[in-house]
Amino acid sequence: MDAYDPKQIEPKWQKFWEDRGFFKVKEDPSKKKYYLLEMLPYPSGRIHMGHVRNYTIGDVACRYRKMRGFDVLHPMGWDAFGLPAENAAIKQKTHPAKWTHENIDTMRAQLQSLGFSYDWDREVATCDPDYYRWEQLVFLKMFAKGLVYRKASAVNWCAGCETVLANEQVVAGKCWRCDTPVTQKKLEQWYFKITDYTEELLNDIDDKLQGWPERVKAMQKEWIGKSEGCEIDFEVEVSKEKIRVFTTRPDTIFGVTFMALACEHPLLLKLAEKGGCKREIEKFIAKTAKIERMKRLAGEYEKEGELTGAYCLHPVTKARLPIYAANFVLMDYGTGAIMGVPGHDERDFEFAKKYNLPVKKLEEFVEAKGLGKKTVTFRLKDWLISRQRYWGTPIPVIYCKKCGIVPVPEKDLPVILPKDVSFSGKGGSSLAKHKAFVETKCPQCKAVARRETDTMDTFVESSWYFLRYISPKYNQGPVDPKEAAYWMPIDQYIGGIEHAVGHLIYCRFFTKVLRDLGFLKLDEPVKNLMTQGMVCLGGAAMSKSRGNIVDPDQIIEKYGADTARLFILFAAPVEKDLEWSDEAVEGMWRFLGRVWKGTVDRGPWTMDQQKEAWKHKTIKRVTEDIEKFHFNTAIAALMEYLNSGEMDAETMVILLSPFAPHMAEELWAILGRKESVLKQPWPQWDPKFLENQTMQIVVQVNGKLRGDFEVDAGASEEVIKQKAQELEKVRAHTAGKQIKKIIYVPKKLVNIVVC
RNA sequence: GCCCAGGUGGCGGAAUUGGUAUACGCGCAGGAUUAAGGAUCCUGUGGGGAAACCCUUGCGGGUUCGAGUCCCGCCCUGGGCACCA
Repeated sequence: MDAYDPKQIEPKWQKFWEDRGFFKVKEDPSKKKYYLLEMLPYPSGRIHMGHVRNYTIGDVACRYRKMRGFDVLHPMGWDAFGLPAENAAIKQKTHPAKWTHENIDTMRAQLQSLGFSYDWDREVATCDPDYYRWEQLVFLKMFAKGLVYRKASAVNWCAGCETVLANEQVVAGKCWRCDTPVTQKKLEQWYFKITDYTEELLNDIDDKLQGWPERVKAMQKEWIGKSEGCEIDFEVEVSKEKIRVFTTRPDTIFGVTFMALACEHPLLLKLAEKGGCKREIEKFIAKTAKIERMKRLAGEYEKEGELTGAYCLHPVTKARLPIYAANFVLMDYGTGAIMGVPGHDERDFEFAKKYNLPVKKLEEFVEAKGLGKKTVTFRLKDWLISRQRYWGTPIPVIYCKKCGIVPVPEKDLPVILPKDVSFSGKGGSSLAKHKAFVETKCPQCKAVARRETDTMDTFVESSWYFLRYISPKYNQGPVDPKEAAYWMPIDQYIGGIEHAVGHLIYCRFFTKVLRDLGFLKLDEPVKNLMTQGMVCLGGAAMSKSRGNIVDPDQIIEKYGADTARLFILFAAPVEKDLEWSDEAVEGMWRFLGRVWKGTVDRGPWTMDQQKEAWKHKTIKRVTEDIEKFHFNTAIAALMEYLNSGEMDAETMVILLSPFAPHMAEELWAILGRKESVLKQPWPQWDPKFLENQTMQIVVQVNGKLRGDFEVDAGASEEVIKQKAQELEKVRAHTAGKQIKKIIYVPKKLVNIVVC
C-alpha cells in the first residue's frame, strides 16, 4: 500500500465535499437545529495560527454534531471594513476594496485548504452594500426611536488613525489598533444609546448566560460597573447655589472636610471668580488638560488640587468647607463633584457616634432630611460610533441648514460608499473631500444640503452579522424573521477572550435593540460561549510586529492540514494559551502515519471481548471529551487506542474523522466503504462492554501503596480483604502489628490500618 | 488596592462526588534497520538509594484510614477593574 500522502488526498476530499455540497444547510425540521459560529476574521491578508485554532475547534464541533444527526448551520464571512485597508491603499497605491477582496480570496482559499466545513453559499462580506444597507436601515430605525443621538463632548482621539474611538477601543490609554496614546478632543459625534439597556445587559448576565464562561461574565459586569449610592446637595456659601456630589458612602457625611470639583465642572470658574482665585484655577485647568491627561491614562499620576477660594456649607452641621478643583475628579462619572472624607471609616464612625447617629441609619437620615437621594451610577457609557474614516458604512444622515439633521429616507438606501476617492493619508477623511458624495439635497425641503461623511465603527457590522448568515439573500430586512426564529440563538459561539467586553457586549445590545424594533423575538444571541487561548511562540503571542510567526501554509505544505489541525488541538486545552512546538507537530505527524499504517496493513480481523472493551471504552472517552471541548484528551484517548494493539479500524476512522477528516475519508474508502465517513452516525458505546470480568484491587497499608492483585469481578468483600492481607509485601508491613481496621472501596482499593 | 484563574517530571499537559499522581505527546538514553545520515520501529525514562525502602503536585499548618483534590494562613504567575468618589 501507498504511504500516507496528505498532499494527494487532502485536495481530493476537499473537492469531493465541495462537489457534493456536503456542508450546504437548509432548514430540516426532522432534525434538531444547531447554530455553530466562530468569530469572523478581519481580512488582513493571510490566515494566522489564531484563526487556525479558532476554526479548527469549530470544525470539530460541526462535524461531530452533524454525525450526531443535528441540522448544523456553520457559516463564515469577513469583517471587511476597517482602517488597515485604507492604510494599505495609501502605502501600496491600491483601493481599499481591491485590497480587501484580494485578501478575502486568499484567506478563503486558505480556510478551504484546512478542510473546514463551511456553507460558503452563506458567505457575507460586511463591506458589501447588500450587507451595510441593512445596517443603515437599523440605524434609521434606531434614530427614529431615539436610540441614536448626536452629542458634543470630550472624546477619545487617536492621532495615528485620525479618528475618534469608543471607550472599548482604548486599551491602557492607547489605541487598540496602533498603540498611539489616546488624547481627548472636544467633538460632536454620533452615539448609540447603549445605556438605555444597562440594567437589562447586567441582569441577563446572571439570568440568561448560563452557558458563558464565568470569566467573561465577570468582565462584562465590571465593564458595566454598576454602583449604588447617593447624590447629596451642598449649598455654596453666599451665592446659595447648590453643588451636587455623588457618593457610595453617604454614611460618611459627617467626616466631610472639603469638596472637590472636576476641571470640567460647569460651576468651577464661577466659584473661582467669587473666591478670587480665577487665575490660579485657569492655570490649573490648563495644566490638567494638557499634561495630566497623558499621565492619567498611563496610570502614573499625582493627586493635585487648587483652592477656588469659595466655600460651601455642610448640609447638617453647616460647617464651612473649602472648595477645590482636583485633577482626580472625573466629570463623566457621578456628578463631577465629590465630598472629601480624608479619615474615611474610623473617623467618620467616631463622628457619627459622637452625634449619636446610628451608622446604618445614616442613608435614610440623609434622604429623610431631603439632603440627597439614592441613585445608581454606571461605568458603561454610550457607544460612540462615528469614525472620521472612508472605509466604513456611511452614516445615513443629511445636514440641512434649514431642517437640521435629516435622516436619509429608507427608500433611498443604501447610501453607497463611493469608490472614486483619493487617498492622501493625512488631512482627514477621503469621503469628506468627495464633492459628489457630500453635496446633496435635503430630503425634506429640497434645498442644497450636506451629507454626513463620518462612517460607522466597524464593531457595528460585527454586532449583527450572525443574523445575516441566516438568510443572506433576504431583501425585505436584515434577516428573515421566520428563519431567525428557526436558527437563533447561536448554540455555540467560539472566539477570542479579547472580545469579552467589546464585541460581546455590543452584539448583546444589538440583539435587544433589534428585538425592540420588531426584527427578532429574542433577548440574548449566544447560548453557549467558548473562548480559546492565544497561540504563542517563545512565550509571547504570535504577531507580525514581534516576528514570531509560524505560517499555517508552511505547516500544511510540510505535513498537511490534518496534522496541523491535530497538533493545534492536542497541544493545550482549548481555553488556555498554546505554545507552538515544531517537535510536537512531528509527533502528530507520526501518530497519523501509524494510524494510516495500522489501518491499511491490517490483517484478518475478528472482534473479541478484549477488543470490544477497548472499542467501547474509547468511544465513551472521545464522545464525552468532545462534548466538553476537551479535544486534547480526546486525541490522547485515540492514541491509547492505537497503542493498545486492539484497535478496530472502522471505529478508529469514525472517531478520528472530526479531527483529521481528510485522512478519515481516505481510510474509509480504503476499508471498502462507499459512503463518506461524514455520513456515518456517531457510534454509541454499550456499557455492557465496559464491565470487566476481573478487577484490579489496589492494596494500601496505612494509606501507603503496597501492592495490587487481580480478582474475579464477582468476588465478595471478605474474599478481597482476605487476599489483600495475604500479599507478601502487605504481610511484611503488617507483621507483628495489630490491625485496627480494614477499609474497602468497592472495586478499587483496600486500606489496612495498623497501629 | 479589589476581583478572577492558575502553580503537577527536562517541556506541553493528564488525573479533582478525596481512593494506584505523572495518562498522552515532546525531549532524552539504549537498541534494531542503514554504507552513512535522515526517516521508521522496539525498550527505558519523576528524584534519591546496591537493595529494602524513602521522598515528590508553589510554601507552612489542619481534617482524614487515605489529600494534587477539602479547610486555614502565606508566596508566586497570568488576566480583569481602578485616583469611580
